[in-house]
Amino acid sequence: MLLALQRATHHTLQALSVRLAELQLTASEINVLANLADRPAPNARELGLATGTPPTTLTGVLDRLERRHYITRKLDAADRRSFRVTLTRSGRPVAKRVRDTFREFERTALADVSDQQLAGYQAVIAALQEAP
Amino acid sequence: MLLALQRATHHTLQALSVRLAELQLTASEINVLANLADRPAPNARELGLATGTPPTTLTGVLDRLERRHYITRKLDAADRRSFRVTLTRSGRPVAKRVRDTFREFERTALADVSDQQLAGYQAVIAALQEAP
DNA sequence: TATTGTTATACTCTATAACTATA
DNA sequence: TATAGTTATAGAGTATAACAATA
Repeated sequence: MLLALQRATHHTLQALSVRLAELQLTASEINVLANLADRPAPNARELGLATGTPPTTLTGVLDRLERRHYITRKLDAADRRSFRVTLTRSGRPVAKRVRDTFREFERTALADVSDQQLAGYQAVIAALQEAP
Repeated sequence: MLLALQRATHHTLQALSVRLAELQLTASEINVLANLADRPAPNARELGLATGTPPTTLTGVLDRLERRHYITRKLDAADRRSFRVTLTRSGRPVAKRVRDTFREFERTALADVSDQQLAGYQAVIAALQEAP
């Protein structure tokens, strides 16, 4: 049961990175971009929580995305310990492409899954996540 | 949906490694041991498929488990390119402990999940895994 | 004092490619 | 020729601990 969960996750990440191969992104970079496409200017802490990326990993991910001019770090005037991560003009279409690929994968993979099955899936995922 | 899947997987691995902290095992080592507890003497290929561990990773995992005398590699007389991975006398209780921890986690985490929900979960996991 | 984010360190995971031994 | 497993290499992920700047 748990092994199947891990295999499904691994397979999903694999399938996405194949679809996005020309973009040359790692799984973490893909996650961050998918998140940014739907969320306006989070700080690093919020982004880490949303994507499940620990701080030390996130620093490296953001460094690489910044080096490629997909994002910028903008100092937060309201709390100058932190910064807001924003997509650049050239990063925006990349993030959209990633997000659309996520959606398309979900749509086709779950074409034959009923709403009831999907609800069961979500209940189990939530239960796993809340387990101490 | 897919982000939640990844977070659940991450959280599950985390929860298991906390419960097994004294054993000082990585996630891959835990997976391999859990598998060996229920499977008699697979070869490296079978073990890699079952746990989702690629060959280059598996070599390192088996090296470490062998160094700790939890497993041995026994040349397969029927196909001398490969070997059978077997638990040693001291590895057996460790593998059992890992497997029991898996089961206990599942039992408590899913205590309030219905059979129908679980069936839905399994259908979705299978669909994700079969997606091209 | 506590929090945000970075750095340093050390180890693990992973893809790729080249390799040996065996089939 | 094909397959099982290893090695080398290089990059990425991660835990831990220490740190600077700010709250």
